[in-house]
Order: sequence, then structure tokens, then C-alpha cells
Amino acid sequence: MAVTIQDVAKAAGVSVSTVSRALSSPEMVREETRARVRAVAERLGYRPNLAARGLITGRTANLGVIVPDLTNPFFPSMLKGVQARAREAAHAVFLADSQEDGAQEAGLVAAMAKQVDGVILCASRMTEPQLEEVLGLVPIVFINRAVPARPSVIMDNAGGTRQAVDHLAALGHRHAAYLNGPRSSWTNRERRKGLRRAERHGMKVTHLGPFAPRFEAGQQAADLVLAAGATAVIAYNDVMALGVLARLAERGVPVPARMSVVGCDDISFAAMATPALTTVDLRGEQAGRAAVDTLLNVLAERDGTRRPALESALIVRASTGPAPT
Amino acid sequence: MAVTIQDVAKAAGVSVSTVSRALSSPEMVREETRARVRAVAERLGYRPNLAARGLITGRTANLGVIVPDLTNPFFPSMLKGVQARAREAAHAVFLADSQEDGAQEAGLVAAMAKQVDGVILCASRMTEPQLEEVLGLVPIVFINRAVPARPSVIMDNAGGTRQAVDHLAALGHRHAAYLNGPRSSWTNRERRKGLRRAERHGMKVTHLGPFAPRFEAGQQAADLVLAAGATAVIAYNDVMALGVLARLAERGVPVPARMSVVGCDDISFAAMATPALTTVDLRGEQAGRAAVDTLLNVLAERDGTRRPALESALIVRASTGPAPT
DNA sequence: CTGAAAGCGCTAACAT
DNA sequence: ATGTTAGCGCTTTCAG
Repeated sequence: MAVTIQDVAKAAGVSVSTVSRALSSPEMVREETRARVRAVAERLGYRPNLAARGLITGRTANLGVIVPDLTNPFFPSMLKGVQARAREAAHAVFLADSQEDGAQEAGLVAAMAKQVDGVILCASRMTEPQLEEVLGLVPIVFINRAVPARPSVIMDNAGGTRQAVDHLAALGHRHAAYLNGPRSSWTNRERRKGLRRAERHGMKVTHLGPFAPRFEAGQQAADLVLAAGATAVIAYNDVMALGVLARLAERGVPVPARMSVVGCDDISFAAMATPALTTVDLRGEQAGRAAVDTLLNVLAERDGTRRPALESALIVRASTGPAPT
Repeated sequence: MAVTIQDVAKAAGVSVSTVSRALSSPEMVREETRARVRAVAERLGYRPNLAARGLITGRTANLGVIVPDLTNPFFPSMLKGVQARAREAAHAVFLADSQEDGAQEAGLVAAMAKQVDGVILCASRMTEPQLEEVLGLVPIVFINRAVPARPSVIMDNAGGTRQAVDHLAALGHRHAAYLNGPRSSWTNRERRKGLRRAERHGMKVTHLGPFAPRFEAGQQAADLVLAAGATAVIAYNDVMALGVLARLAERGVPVPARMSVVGCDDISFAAMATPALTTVDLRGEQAGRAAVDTLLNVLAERDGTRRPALESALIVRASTGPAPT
């Protein structure tokens, strides 16, 4: 068995409570004792059992994160932010992939609840009733989904789409298609709000989908966009946009000469595509860090509830250009 | 506070041990009692505290996974396999990103040790001494790194490279460049072994690097490859290969007409690149699942130590072609 | 400033 | 088949 606090106490010739204090509440023990205890602990390679500690303190020093789909590169980048910030705060992270399914997500939250201090839900796919079920289980911070009276980190989704629309309008486009993401996606609804901006420009918007947020869906959508007669397309996310690009290339439709394409998320591969993809940068990693901060604040009962939406920024690259005449 | 086993016991009019048994060892309790207890537990929304259980059983039902870099899409796909298989086996997973650093990795293992039953190390970057330090802490299964007498899941790295070499030789290439990955990478050493195959074909191989396994490194390497006069390049991984492709496009070097490019990992974006990338498929998700199985076997003291290497397969796409004459 | 003792939620002997 | 009891490793009163 591993070395316990008892072993350290014995070796240092003190009681377990002294060891505990020397390590967790240094100010409560005499300098000399503290030094000795710490030295012994170090020598023995003692590491407190956090599970045992959690049992009594009610704090596990663990955070949970649930994402809809790990293979979408947007989530790993967010995860990386969560990871990094959590480690700085000496917390470990539990990860789960809900496979784009609200019911699974709810089950995952319940399963995690006892082992974590709080959980971060990225782009939660849960329905209202599902949400209701888990809300009391454990403190939750949402990323990219606003839930009344619940802390969340939101990216400016509508603003991003709005910028995309302005950009396309400035390029002379009169008819754009929007490729909807999953129906359960809150961000999809937000992004649609940004599309209203099109009216101001007298731009027509054709809604397509909903689609699964995948490359293949983008390929499928490309043909629909062409058939609809749009000269520009805004996709729910980059992965779909990349699919559009691929299918367009296959069909010999030049981008951006005959079709402009805009994505969302600024995943790393957006910049590596040919042509490089114009996209809305949602700052995933930053959002991940912010979510951890918010959660920690909530746990400390500091007020971290309200945070301004993170700013999003349109990154103009080579996939958008003047409307064909 | 949440509902505990005591609450259930009281509500069901039985002792806590009966509740415990009804839930964990159903055969030890009368059918009728079991049903009643379970009903009550269900009604109260009881969920056993796994940390408390772990304290006594010594099993946490948690697995740890450490990957070098989450933003490399190869790891999320592996992670997805781990995730899925772990869930099937009712285990949760702790995730950490070592940032390509062996020392951090060692620290992470130590930090996780107490809260997990075992850990899976993907493409471990630890040095031998670092390894030595953590090996006793907790059962470990390696993915893509062979450690004597330790269970591991290995992909056939050398075989993959060998296939790539054969493929290029068949296309008439006489001089290829290999883009080395990080020095600490075991897979890099393995992949080099496969390069020996070049002798048989009388093919010259120029070694470049080591490089960080990133897109930017690929861009940088592309110019070096050109300067070296090679007609083909095998990159340590797909992300680098994509960088090569991008830089080559920028410099107006046609692929594969003037340069053939081979990657490794078959990340999803390899197929989406232009031209689509020829690459070695290492079966990441499958490896993730296999690692969980192996770990579970080790924990159950079934012998899961030895497993045949997973097969790798060259996926020929558009980025390789006949050598220029 | 330090030690003894209680107990977090649970399981595993040991009784009955 | 079920209840009682003793801890798992730790923190935290409560005494000294």
C-alpha cells in the first residue's frame, strides 16, 4: 500500500493531526515542527489521498468537463484551456464525451457529480427537462449556452455571425445560405440571431439543415447551396465549412470566385485549408480558462456569475471574395 | 448534502449493509428485500459515493489518461476510444495534457495515482529515470511506447514507415527526406527503423529535424526538403505533413508532380487536405479501446500483458505520385 | 502548539 | 438473509 499520513506521523514522531496541519494549515504549527514533518513527508514520498480528504472536506479538487464530440477540434482547444487553468489551481479534470446526446450528457453529469466540485458543460445538448434534472446535483458552469440564473461563459455568437454578414454584404453578396447545426444546439440559435442583420443589407438568407456538425454534412450541403442559387454560405462550424470547400473543389466550383464560404470556431485547420477559410474566432481556449475561473468563483462563493461575453472576431482569409457578377 | 446510504437504509427500514449488498452483491440478499431497497434508492435518487467506496475497496472505477498534446487531433481520436470503452466498463476517465513534457507527465501520473485504478500513457515523453519514478505508483498501460515487462498497446510504426518506403520506391523515388519528431518520442525511433527498408531499394534518405510535431515545423521543413533535393518526404505525423503541403503550395511546388508527401496517423483532416494526404493509419481509436481492455485485464490480474501490435495500413491518396524525371 | 477522538460514506468481516 | 462493527485515509473539533 502507498504511504499514508500515519506513516509520516510515525516517522516524524508526531500525531497525524500535526502532519495534517503541517501540510494543509502551515500557520497552525511551529516552524520547526512543520519543517521536520515536511521533510519526512518528502522523503517518504507522501501524497495525501484526495479522495479521503474530499470525503471530509466536501471538496474533491476535481472538475468535470463534458463536451459533445471530442473529434471536433474546437472542443480539444477549449479543453486545453480548461486543463491548463485547472492545473494552475491544483485541480484535476474528469472528461467525458456525450456524443452529441443530451440524455447521455445528463447521465454523465449525474455520474460525475459525487467526484467533482463542479462541472463545465460545453455547448450542452440537454433539453430543458434534462437540465432541470441535473441542475441541483452539482455546481455547473456552461460554456456557450445561456441558462437563466446560471453561470456561463458565452462567446459572442450572434456578433460573429453579424460580422460575417456585414463582410459578405460589403463584398456585394445578395443571397447567402446558412447551414444549420444540430437542433439542440443553443449556439445555433444564437448564430441565427446574427443573421437578422441581413435584412438591413437587403440580403436574402436561405436556411438549410439542420445538419450534424460534421465534414460529411458540409459536403452534402454544398450541393444544396449551389442548387439554391446562393453566392455565399455561412456554415454552423468550420468542420462543416471544410466539407463544403471539399465538395465545391470536387465539383470544380472556384472559391471564392463563384462561392464564398465562411466557417465558425477558427479551428487550427481552418487556416491550413485551401483556400484558407474565413471564419469566426470564438476563442475556445480562452473560454475554457474563463469557465474554470467562473466555476472556482462560484465554489468560493465569490460572485463569478456574471461575465461579459467573450468577444468574437471574424478572421478574413481566402475563402471569401466579391460576389460573382 | 446529497442522499447517502444511511438515508436509503432508514427509508427502506433495513441496515446500511443490506442496502450496500442489495446494490453491489444482489445475490446475497432476498429478492423481495432487494427490490424494495432498489426502489427506495431509485426514488431518493441515491448514487453511491465512489470516492468513499474506493477508500475501502481500493478500487476507484476511475482511469487516468495522459496525452502529450490535445490539439493534435490524433490524441482526441484515441481519447474517444478510451472514453467509450471506459464507459462501457463503468469507469470514468481523468484526462491530462502533458504539453509534450516528460517531467510534467511524471508529475501528472503522481497526482492522479491515488484517484485512479490505473493510467494510460499515450506516446509517453518520459525519460527512463522519469519512468522509473512513476512505475511503482500505479498500474500503467502504455500506448505507442514499449517498456520492458510493461503492458502496452503498440501500433506497428515501423511497418507503417516500411509500407511508405515501399510505396515511394515503387513510384520511382530515389531520394526521400524524413522529418523527425521530438527526440523524446519512442514512436519516432520506431518509425526510423522502418526507414532501413530504403537500403533494399537503394533509396537515399535524408534526415531532417528533430522538429516539434506541429504545422509550423512542417512549413519550415518543406524548404529544407527542397534544398536537400529529395523528391519525396515522409513526415513524423500528419500535422507536420499538412504544414509541408501548405508551404509547398505557397512556393508553387506541385504535389505530387514535383514532390510526394506522406504523413502518419490518418487524422481526419488528412483526407480533407488538398491534395488529400497519403498517410499511415495507426488506428488511434482502436488503440484507445485496446488500452482500456489491457488495463482492465491487468487490474483483474487476468493476463492482458501481451497483445499483438495493432496493424497499421498505408492509405494512399493524392499527395504521392511518380517521381519527377 | 499539539494530541486524542470522532466521523465523512461506504464495504467487509463477523455475528446472529 | 440481515444486522453490527470496524475501519479505509483524512480533517477537524475539543482538550490539554
